[in-house]
Amino acid sequence: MASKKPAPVKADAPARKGRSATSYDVALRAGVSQSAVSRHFKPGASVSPETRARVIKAARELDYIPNALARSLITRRSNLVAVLISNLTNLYYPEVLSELSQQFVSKGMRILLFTVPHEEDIDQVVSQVWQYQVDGVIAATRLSLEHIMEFERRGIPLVLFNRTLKEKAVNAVVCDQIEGARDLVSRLAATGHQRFGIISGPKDSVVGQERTRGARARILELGLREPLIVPGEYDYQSGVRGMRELIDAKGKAPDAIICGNDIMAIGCVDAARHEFGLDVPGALSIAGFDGVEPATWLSYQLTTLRQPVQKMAHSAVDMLVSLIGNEQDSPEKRVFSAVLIEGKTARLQQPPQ
Amino acid sequence: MASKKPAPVKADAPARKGRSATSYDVALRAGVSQSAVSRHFKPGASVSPETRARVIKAARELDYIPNALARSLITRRSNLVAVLISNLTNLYYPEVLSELSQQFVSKGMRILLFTVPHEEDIDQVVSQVWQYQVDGVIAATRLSLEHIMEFERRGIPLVLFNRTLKEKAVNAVVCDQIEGARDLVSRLAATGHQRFGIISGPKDSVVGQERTRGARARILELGLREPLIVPGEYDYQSGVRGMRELIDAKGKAPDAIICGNDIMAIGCVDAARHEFGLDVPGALSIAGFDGVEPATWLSYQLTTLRQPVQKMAHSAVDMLVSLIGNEQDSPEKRVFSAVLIEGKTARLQQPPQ
DNA sequence: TTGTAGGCGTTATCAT
DNA sequence: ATGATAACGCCTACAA
Repeated sequence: MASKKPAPVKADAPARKGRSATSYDVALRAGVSQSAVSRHFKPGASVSPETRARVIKAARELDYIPNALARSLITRRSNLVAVLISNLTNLYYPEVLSELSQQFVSKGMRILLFTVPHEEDIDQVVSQVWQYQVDGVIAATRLSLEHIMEFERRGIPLVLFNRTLKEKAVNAVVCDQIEGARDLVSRLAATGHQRFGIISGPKDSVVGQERTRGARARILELGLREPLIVPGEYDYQSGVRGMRELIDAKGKAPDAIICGNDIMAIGCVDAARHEFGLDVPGALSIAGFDGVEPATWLSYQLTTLRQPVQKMAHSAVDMLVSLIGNEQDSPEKRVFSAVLIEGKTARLQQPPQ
Repeated sequence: MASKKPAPVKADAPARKGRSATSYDVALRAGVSQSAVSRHFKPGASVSPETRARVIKAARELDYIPNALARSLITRRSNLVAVLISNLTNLYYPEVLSELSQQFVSKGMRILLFTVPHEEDIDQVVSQVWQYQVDGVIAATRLSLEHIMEFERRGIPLVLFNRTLKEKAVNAVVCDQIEGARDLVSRLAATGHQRFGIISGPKDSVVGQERTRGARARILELGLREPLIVPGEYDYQSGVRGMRELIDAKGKAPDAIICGNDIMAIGCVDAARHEFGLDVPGALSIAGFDGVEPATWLSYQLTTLRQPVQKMAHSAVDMLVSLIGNEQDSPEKRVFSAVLIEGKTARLQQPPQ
């Protein structure tokens, strides 16, 4: 029988069966010390060409790859970033995630993905985040004040994406929804729209509420009548239902409908055209927010306020990375402006006299 | 002014400044050994109610959370799963990712996300995967034989999602594209379609090629004329361009167009209707693959072959998890059938005599 | 430039 | 049931 104590490693081959080679194995094979191997993988380390060559050779022969987990343990940097995202079926988020991903790879960081299907689950999710010693967090989810405080307490840099907190200043990259919504209303009012309807986002969506609030405020400012507001859940069916409700509501039907996001706007357009036979934008103007891809499709060519997702993602990653390096100083909020895409679902040009 | 230096740590607090509490800190505070703390967090461990109480108390007071990285180092299980995904802007993938994510959380595993924007980048991406000691990999990307062999060599369980390899049996969850494509053609032929056009997926997409091949084979089998095949890239514009090319091609225009995925089909429908004023499905039938959400929108109600994404994701996760537990035995391929959604962009019913 | 040795935070083994 | 003690694979002074 083989002795119970670990057999003296054979000169060649990675010692323990099934396991992958370690830096120690490589050192053994290259005839150098383990630290020499380690150094070799560190960028600006001092190592003679000769040793380097031997290490490279041995490493290649053994298929050696450094263990990032072990490294993180000692360096206290995991190069892992948590991305919390609500609802990937939301169409807006995949774009965000995709951009974030690209940016992070270019910084040499890996994404630990946490999807939050239901708001209730957020607690559980957040508690999972700590365990993996992520260097930072980007959250595109609703986050409670307590959670944010906890991040701060644990010293984990956090950047909110398209979210802010009323109660507390916090690092965030956002798009000015109110400004956008006001512009939109102004433009619509300038071309004669008078009766506004709004299909709003869910109550717990700050972004959605801002869009609604901004639009409503401007409507009233302009002396137009109180808009009819019906609730939605950011999905296509909400747009369809919203349209029905606005039509069914007593009083004259609106001549302009502002939807909390593009998908609802698309549902709204479809319902208007296919269910009610309305001419959009002839009889009714409809606009959305986000600027997702389907909004550009020929069937819609939606009038919408496009968020500069790419810029925002870039900015968020930059912010997080610089936060990770340095001490946390005062929170910063980067605000981007939405861009009005005129599209063809709203009358925004003066009719020729 | 408040002093700049961090206040001297209280006797209680975790010792080293800025660092989070370790099991050792908890042990100290609870007056037990470090291993007792470790045991406490292990499910079926033997620990007296009294010590347990003290550990819980101390842990809570110190905000202690176990370090998953350190744990993984010794247990050789990271509970990390790599998900390789091509192109999140593809609309089909976010659905997949979303489902995978849900399933993995329920198994207590975390997702390390790797997006592969360009096929060329795959090498770099794959090499990143190893470092983090993931327990397994789900790949919804094109993967070369070498890569797959490398996974095998390193003993990392791999499940391909909607992909297979001709050269080698490999664990995979797929949807039978050929069967689906054949069915679709049969149905179309049964209602009198004779001249087929195909807008195919990109050359390097196995799924796309299968769809095209399956359709073409059945078309020829039925004695119909060789279909006109134009290439596409799975995006909306490809559908639009494809439509144009099919119209421009010499010979009579097709009366049925099969597109490599829904998004191209949508582009194709839009081009047909808005650019060429064609009646779809009256003058021209158009069908796609995948069953993504926009396909259901009122403007389209696309005829399509829906992939059972949820079932497939569920199955893939199950497969991977059981692979992780046990030794790798012979590769398994799980094949699902697509479901034909009749929709309203193709004539699939016999006109009433 | 190179090697030795200690430590990162945890789990596992083995006495007690 | 509990506590030493040895890994796990790596990085990093420090000494040579």
